[in-house]
Amino acid sequence: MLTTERHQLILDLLKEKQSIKIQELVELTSASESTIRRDLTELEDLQKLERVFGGARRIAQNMPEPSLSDKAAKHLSEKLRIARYAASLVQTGDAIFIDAGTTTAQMIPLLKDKDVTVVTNGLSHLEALTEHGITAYLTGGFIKARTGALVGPQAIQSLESYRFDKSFLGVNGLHIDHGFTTPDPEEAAVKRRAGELAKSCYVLTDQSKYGQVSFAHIFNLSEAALIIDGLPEETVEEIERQTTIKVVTQ
Amino acid sequence: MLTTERHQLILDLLKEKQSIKIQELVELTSASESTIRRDLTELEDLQKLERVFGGARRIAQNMPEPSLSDKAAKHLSEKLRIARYAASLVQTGDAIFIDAGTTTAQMIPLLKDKDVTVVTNGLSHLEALTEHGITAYLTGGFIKARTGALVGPQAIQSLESYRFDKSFLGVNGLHIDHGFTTPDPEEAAVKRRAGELAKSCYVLTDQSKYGQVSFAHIFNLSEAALIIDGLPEETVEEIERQTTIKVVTQ
DNA sequence: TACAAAATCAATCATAATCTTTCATAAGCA
DNA sequence: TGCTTATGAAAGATTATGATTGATTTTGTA
Repeated sequence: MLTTERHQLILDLLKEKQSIKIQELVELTSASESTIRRDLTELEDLQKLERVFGGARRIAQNMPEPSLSDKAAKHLSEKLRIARYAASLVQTGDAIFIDAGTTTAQMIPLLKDKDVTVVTNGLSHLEALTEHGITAYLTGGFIKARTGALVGPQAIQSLESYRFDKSFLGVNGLHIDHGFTTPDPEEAAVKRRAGELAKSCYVLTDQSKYGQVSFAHIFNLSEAALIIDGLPEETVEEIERQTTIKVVTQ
Repeated sequence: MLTTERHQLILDLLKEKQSIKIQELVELTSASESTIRRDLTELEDLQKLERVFGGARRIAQNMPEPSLSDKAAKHLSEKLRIARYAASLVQTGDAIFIDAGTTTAQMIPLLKDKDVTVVTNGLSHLEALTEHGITAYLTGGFIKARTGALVGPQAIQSLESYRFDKSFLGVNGLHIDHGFTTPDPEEAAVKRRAGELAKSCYVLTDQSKYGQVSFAHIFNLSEAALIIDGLPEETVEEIERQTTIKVVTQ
């Protein structure tokens, strides 16, 4: 049986069953347990399902969207890889700031059992945070409807109540000379302060942002560690001369 | 049976039954008592239910899905009448605080064309606020999963950034001697401060709360105007001797 | 009210099931 | 052939489960 056939079978079954056991799939496909496990892991990376102990569960598919394009899927797994590395840096008991944004959002499910305290300015993170029982505080501020981020002087004022072990920020531009940038000046201000209030500040981004310069300057490369993926090695070396960097490859 | 399947089953049952015994679940799932206990403990940690001796109980968050009962509907129209009067007090250009809660929520659509600035600590208000294009600020703070309210010192600290023309608060208890009360001390503290920071403070409640005393004291009757509905006239007169009051009848 | 019996509870332990990692083999392809 | 990818199997770690114990709470009865 072809790999893609198994994948399709699994997804079809989950359209009807809400959840399914690995053993059932082993019998249905007469593939080995290992293979089914790999299938489930891959489908989870594509956010087609959620793995649970003993099987898999249908993910909230309130989006009537068809399947993701290959490019988007690749982007997604890239974000996931970055998020996985970022989450691995978080230790039990840490107090962390998680910036609004889709890349940082991927981190949240991975923090479930770390007993962390999370502060965020991202309204869209709330559902995942409460869903996974993570202790969470929200900054105040003006609600930027488009991004669901809380910004403005009140957001920054809110931040002053906290000190973080680690801050995880998303950015739109990453440039050797111009540092980290993002389109919105108010969001940039929040990111900047969140970074300053942390012992360690990490910027999460994918390689498509390298060389880009967006409108609002956050801070320079040397003021944060960078978690990125997929850059050619000579580029990495060039950046490493100017900043602390972490690179997750493959 | 998968762990998540049991969890889902339990939650589904609680959508219809309000409470359920452990022994029932043992029979339904043919899992051991220990396992069911663990399930309930985990779901309680996620604020999905409340453990009681012998079983578990639904919490306010997961209301039963089906249409509103007649009684609840009546309750709703009562809330709506109260909200309508409250909204009629709001003038163009006002800056107001709207407390978390279902009664105050009814006000939001009625503010659409008033060009108001709203500050709220209620996460569940956000959708309506953005949908109606109302300029909104959110207080920061700890997320109380059950009510979707932001509370704690950080929430109060957030409030200090603002001054309101009017504050609209919800309460659970209303008593001649014991004033306004609500079950949660942290929410009470937020309400109190929000009231203090406004030129005028209005409390919205339905007549079922009259004579009730909840745990946490907010402030006394004389410190706010009361918007209520459906009280007998002699009761109204009795209260009017002790406080400023607005009564919306029918 | 007091007291005993029954039910329920939290904590612990051993076992079974499942998971991750690793390695070796097989299959597809230039 | 040489290279990549998919597969299955196995070892050791992790997690879920069911049974047991003694403590706690509720219930029944006087």
